[in-house]
Amino acid sequence: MRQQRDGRKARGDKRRQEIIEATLRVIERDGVAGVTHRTVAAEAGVPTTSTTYHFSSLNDLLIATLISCAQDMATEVYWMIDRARSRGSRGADEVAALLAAALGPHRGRTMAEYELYLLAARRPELRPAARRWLDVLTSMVRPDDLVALRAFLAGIDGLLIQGLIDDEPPKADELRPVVDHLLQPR
Amino acid sequence: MRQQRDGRKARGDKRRQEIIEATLRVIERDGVAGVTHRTVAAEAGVPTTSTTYHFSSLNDLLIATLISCAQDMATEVYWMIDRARSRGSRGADEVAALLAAALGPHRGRTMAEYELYLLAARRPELRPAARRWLDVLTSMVRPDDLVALRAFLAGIDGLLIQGLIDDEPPKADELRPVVDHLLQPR
DNA sequence: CATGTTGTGGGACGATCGTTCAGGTACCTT
DNA sequence: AAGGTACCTGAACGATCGTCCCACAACATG
Repeated sequence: MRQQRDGRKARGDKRRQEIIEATLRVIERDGVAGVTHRTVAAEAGVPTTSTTYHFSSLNDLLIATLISCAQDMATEVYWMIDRARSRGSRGADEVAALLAAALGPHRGRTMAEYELYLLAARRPELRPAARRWLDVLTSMVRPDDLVALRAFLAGIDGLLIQGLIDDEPPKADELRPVVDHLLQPR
Repeated sequence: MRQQRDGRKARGDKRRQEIIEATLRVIERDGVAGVTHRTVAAEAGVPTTSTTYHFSSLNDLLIATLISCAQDMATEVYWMIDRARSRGSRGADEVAALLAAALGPHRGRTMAEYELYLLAARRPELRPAARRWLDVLTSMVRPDDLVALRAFLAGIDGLLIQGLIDDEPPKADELRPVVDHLLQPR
């Protein structure tokens, strides 16, 4: 009978997920360079060999982390666009607030996302996962809006990356004019 | 007398520069993660200890490489903007062509630049160097154009980063409409 | 020529790395 | 109860890492 999951597999999957989450925390803290079997295991509170058992190599661990991360990112940006639309001409406020949050409280997470993003540039097998959130958004708009959306999303990426090397995170007020400029139709 | 440079220092500076250039080649090929004293030394054709002598730590080597890299980048983008301006409404063609080149023939170099860029996000001492090219461009425009320039530069960054995870580099023709959209005044 | 300075490079040290292995435990199937 | 499967983990291996040390050569300075 398969009504009940295999207890062993259930615990295995749970630990697997915990390892992935620990990996993301390590990347937020120390970057991709800080990801080793030992640091991840310590962060997750499991023995070192546990990470090698569940992920056949460090590469697989990074791939799994990127996929998990991209999934979250896609849904997050999806709802951001959705809320911004519902606010009509005040959509720029919504976007600027989210950018400010990504560069302030969630700065580590934002850095982690872009590091994984760049990792995908070097490893073709990671690219579909990294592209997913872009594809999700592309499917949201009418085809004739595509150029405007591409320009807008590119601007978002640029503002985030440039914001990461500011000495102190830019406030929503500083970002709003630029976001507004990016959103304005022509 | 100081008419003639110290022969020893002259050779030292030359080797120092060769090591920096070798470091950039290593980053282009294997990423920042591939930078070790040994790989850089092998790339430069010098003994391992030579890199530790000229750079007190691996960190210093990366800093020096970023500074050198940012310098080149600033001048390159400076002239791009200059040429684009001189072509008036056809400026988008110039920009799109440069982006296509950055994502095609110079893909490794572009990846290296953004990896160093992200490194600056984690190390405050690197940020002034990483920001330099942004500052140079900011000083090129009238203050009232600042928002438009910020949006444009952010869009450029976004297009480059997104182009890095495409399975094959986007052509200038595909980039031109988006660049044109970013350049259009409102 | 003597002395100090600067660059060169071979060798080695301890630390950390990814990964493997073998023995053990917990659970499911029959 | 027996056997198979899936998960767990301590110990260890060889490789590679950053860095240091020291002897030496090249050059400048007195």
